[in-house]
Amino acid sequence: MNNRRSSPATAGKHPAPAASPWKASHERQRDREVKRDAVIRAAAREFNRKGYHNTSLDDIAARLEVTKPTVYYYVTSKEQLLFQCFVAGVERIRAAFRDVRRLELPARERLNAVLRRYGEAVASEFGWCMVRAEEQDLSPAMSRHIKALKSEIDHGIRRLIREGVQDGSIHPCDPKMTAFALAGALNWIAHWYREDQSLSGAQIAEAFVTVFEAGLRPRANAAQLATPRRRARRALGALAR
Amino acid sequence: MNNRRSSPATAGKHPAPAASPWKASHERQRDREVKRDAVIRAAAREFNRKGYHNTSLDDIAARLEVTKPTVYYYVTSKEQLLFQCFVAGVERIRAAFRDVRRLELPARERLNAVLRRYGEAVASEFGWCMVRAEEQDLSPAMSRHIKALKSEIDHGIRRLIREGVQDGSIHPCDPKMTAFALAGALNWIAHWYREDQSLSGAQIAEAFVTVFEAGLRPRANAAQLATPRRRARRALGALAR
DNA sequence: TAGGATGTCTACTCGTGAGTATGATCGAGA
DNA sequence: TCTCGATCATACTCACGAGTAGACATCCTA
Repeated sequence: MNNRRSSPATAGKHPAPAASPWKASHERQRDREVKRDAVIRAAAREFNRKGYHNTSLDDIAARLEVTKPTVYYYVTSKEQLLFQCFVAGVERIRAAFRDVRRLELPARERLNAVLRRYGEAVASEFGWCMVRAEEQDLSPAMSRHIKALKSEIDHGIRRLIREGVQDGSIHPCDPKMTAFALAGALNWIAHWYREDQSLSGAQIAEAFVTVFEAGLRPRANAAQLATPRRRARRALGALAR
Repeated sequence: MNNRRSSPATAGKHPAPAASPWKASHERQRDREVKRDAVIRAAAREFNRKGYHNTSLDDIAARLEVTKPTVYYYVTSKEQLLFQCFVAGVERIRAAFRDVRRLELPARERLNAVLRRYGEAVASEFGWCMVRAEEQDLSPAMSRHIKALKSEIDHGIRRLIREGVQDGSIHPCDPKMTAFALAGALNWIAHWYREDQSLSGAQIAEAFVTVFEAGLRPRANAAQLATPRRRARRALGALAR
């Protein structure tokens, strides 16, 4: 239980030869962050299992085998805990966008890469918090922050779609609605993944990308496409308001 | 405020000539159901605005300009209120399945019809409750009931997909994953529709169906499809476990 | 080895909200 | 006019959970 000294590989054997007074302080700092992370992870898992409102800080503390004030020693409020979980999840998606920017590929391939990472993030332990953190549960300031992050991701997807339509790698479509559909399908994973873990996050993401790519309509012969095509265009026309 | 007698068109002018003692009773009964409906609707709207846990029964009562005990006169608990909202939403989708069964159309067309009604239901006032009613907030019995209803819908979609693959109207795919993707995209409407009501539920549903149908990959020339096709098949192979 | 910093616990406060006991009101029938 | 049942309000109870005060322990530095 009291393994504070035993866990880091650097501790014990080599007690900092030059004995700088800062060394211990740094180590403590690092130690503190490890514990804070553990608190956030534990919170994510409990939120995932029982939902935000049905999880008390006593529950989270119990899961860590400590008491509530200890949890409060690492975070300032339950709300902040949810927020941190959200950020931890969303950060993975932002990283995916950053990584993909460097690639020299058609936009559809880049979009697929992002969607794969997106799906994995949603199926991760932070998925629930990322997807279901409700603005109503948070203070106005945090709510704004979360909305901004969500909007950033949404617009990132829309941009990739637009680029794909331009470079010809994506079938012409309404970027906004398409982004909503893609993100929605992936977000929804967080709702059912708890129940059905027969596939890994990566496998689900891959399967979804396959579905998105192909669409429902069979691709066999071109003649068959005539009628539905016209209908689709009519629908898009209605969307123009 | 006290319009109990003035609202029904049959009241006042024609005070039930034959004067059966049951008449008044019937009328009261109907009256009661109207009020009960109003309670459920008000709850749905408040849940939609602020979430289940952030809505107190005092809030709902205030919205109806009555007090909490009045609400309890029509429902037995907050939980039941949520459940009723859920059922009200889901019933529309079940109706869609029933209606579609009669149609003599390729399965893809029937699926589209269901998805359109599905989208409209999710964008309705009961959408939030239908989509976000968490099992963890409900008693085991109600939770089971809700799960059964959800599962019924899920399997209905899968069945239509399978039929479509068989009758050739749907591109071969994994029915389970495809159903998850479609339902997820539509369910997610409940999350953002509150914020962005620039389109009607029907319009959104129509736009989504268009996206689902076409998929992302351009359909222009067949040669272009060779590589991605192979990749898609590889992914489906991985799904077979 | 004293004294300060860090980390954790016990034992609270306090607001909130679900649900209820009890009684007032009001219309309908006797 | 009196009663009865349906409807609704006042004014509670009670549990739960977020957050805190203050004591205690443990380690680090001087």
